[in-house]
Amino acid sequence: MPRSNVPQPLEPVRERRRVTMRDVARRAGVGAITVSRALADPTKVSPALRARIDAAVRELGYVPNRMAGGLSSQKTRVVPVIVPAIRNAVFSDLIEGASSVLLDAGYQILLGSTDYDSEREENLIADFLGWTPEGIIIVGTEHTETAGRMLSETEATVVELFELGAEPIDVNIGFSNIEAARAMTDYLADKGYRRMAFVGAYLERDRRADQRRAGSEARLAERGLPSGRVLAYPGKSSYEIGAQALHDLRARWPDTDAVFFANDVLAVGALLEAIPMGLKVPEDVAIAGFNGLDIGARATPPLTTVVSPRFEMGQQAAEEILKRRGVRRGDATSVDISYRILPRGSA
Amino acid sequence: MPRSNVPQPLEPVRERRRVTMRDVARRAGVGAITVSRALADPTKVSPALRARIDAAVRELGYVPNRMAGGLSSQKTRVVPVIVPAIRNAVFSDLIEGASSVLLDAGYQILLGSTDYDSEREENLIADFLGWTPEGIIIVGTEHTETAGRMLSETEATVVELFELGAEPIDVNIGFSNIEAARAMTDYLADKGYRRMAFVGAYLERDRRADQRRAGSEARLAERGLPSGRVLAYPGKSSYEIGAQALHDLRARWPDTDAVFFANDVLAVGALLEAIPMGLKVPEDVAIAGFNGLDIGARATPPLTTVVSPRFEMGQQAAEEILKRRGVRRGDATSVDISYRILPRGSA
DNA sequence: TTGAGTGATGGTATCGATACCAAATGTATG
DNA sequence: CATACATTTGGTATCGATACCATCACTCAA
Repeated sequence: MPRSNVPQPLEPVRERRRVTMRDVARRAGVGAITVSRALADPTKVSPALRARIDAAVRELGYVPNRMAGGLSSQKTRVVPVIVPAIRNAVFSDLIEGASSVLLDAGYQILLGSTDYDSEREENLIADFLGWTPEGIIIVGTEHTETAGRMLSETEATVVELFELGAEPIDVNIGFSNIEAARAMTDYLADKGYRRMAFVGAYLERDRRADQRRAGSEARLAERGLPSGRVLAYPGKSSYEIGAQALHDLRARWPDTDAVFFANDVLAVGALLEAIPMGLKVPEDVAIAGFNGLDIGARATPPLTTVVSPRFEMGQQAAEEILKRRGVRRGDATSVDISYRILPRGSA
Repeated sequence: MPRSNVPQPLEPVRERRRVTMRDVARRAGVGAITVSRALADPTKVSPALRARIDAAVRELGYVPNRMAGGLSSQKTRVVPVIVPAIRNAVFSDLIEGASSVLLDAGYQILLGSTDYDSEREENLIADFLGWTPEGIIIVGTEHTETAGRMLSETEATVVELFELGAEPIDVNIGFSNIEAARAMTDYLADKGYRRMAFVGAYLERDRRADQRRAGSEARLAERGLPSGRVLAYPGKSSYEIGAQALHDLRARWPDTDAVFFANDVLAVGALLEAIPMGLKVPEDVAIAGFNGLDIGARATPPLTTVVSPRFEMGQQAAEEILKRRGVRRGDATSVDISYRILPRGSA
């Protein structure tokens, strides 16, 4: 017996219905809007209803649809965090700081990494703006023209981190990498070191690292000490490059008595390499780093470094965003958050 | 002169209108739906219109509202990633792996960290489900009952990572931490070490670390070697605890000839502490770790460890999610991704 | 020439929540 | 006891996109 050849209607996409607020309302015998209120602010609903609604929510396993809520109220509780690299401990500290504040406040973090590429940054910003975020946390103060315009025009609170820019867009929390590098250079000079070198990596992309180079070089010149001993590696910072740098320095400027590394990863790489090289730190060569990563404290000798308040910057950024909820953007503000020279055995 | 006391109408929230697809359509002189198509799949629209629409988009600075799109199409392009801790290099590698695949595919990552707390995990899952994600990436295979139910019932592709569970929910990509620990124990025993200790931290929360302990202990017993030399620290793993452990071991079991640490952070902490303690590694005591972090390679001697493919697990998880777009969930699958013993100088 | 078939375009209902306003209920006051 | 007023609850329009279906123009074969 031939079966009907009429095409069976495909199950429409719209079919697969989840439990909705209306279902909860029906179950609890109340209006949908009352459910909405009960969930948003339980005190606005009588205890009896609240109990009925809570029960219905539990029985049906209701999960509110954030897309619908966000679309309707324009309050999305979304905060994108844009960093150069997630794997870099410096930035994962920052993310965890922001996360610790935001998650507890019921906000969600959208994560993006630019790979130190301002075009990628621009794309990420464009994508993220589509989520009508309430705030945006971003590392750095320099952006492409388009990116800058987007950040200026959005309603979201924009927090730029980790450096102080000349013209903050909205909120800028950070410290002067130039100043910090000058301070470390002073520290080294005051200790009596005279032939200092600077080692950095990815300086053409990593603006903060390059600012440290600039700060250090400037201070050396001001104090009449020899400057220009700069090694810049093209790739991203790694322990390996730090180790390599120590060899390269010995070959190029053998009389160098102190090395200031753009970050702790490079510095620790060098510090650990000094052992097989048979170099005594700080007697043969002093080593200083930047950031204050945990590992620096465990080396022998422990690493002298500049501590950057990464976790705290993340927290503060998040708090600023929460503080400005529903408030129109005012004048731009800069928060100078203090770094700290941490003298230890290596320099 | 008294001013009118009539309350001025507040500017309604609904007022602040952004550029919408309709605006773009009007500007380009086409229907709204055509704009939608042009943006979703440019080949579906004639070149002439595409150009007009692109121009209108650019002129108006139009940013599509992802909330509206997601609500309408049920395709949200959102993937939550849930890890125990963001700062742990192990997990930031994983996140970067997932991120590298997902961002390029136009997906967004919602980040959550559980702090090794299964109740926090449950809350995060509940929150994230509200975004009707297309996939969920989560570390671990053990969840609270409620969390397990939510993960089973969601339409999203669920990828559990970093260990192999007895009953995967959907997709499980990982390796057996027990097997890996047995393998390392065999390696050490074959090398001739006889009095081995295991050092872990946070074992009551960090299930994978505890599995390594169990695997190592079991293998020792099987081979008739002394077992039970286990130091478990309550706090989270840190270089400092690793260093402390080395002291504690010398005090408690001075004849220990090899130590297997639950992870590289502990192991490196110990390895670096051996220097000021005047201990020769591996002659006085051998040290082995787990994970294969970069820093292990730079110590003297370099750290013998088990390499876990963290970045790759993140990537694969993301790829599985992309692969299953629009497909109904099938049978659960397990992917056994291989670990690797990396013999170096420390053991 | 005509009809079928293809591709481009548009109109309208819809996703699931909240804002806004209206109504109903309870409560204090004269 | 009637009125004003606060409190609680509900109905409807709306957010901004896409799904679905209808329409239209055009090509090509019979």
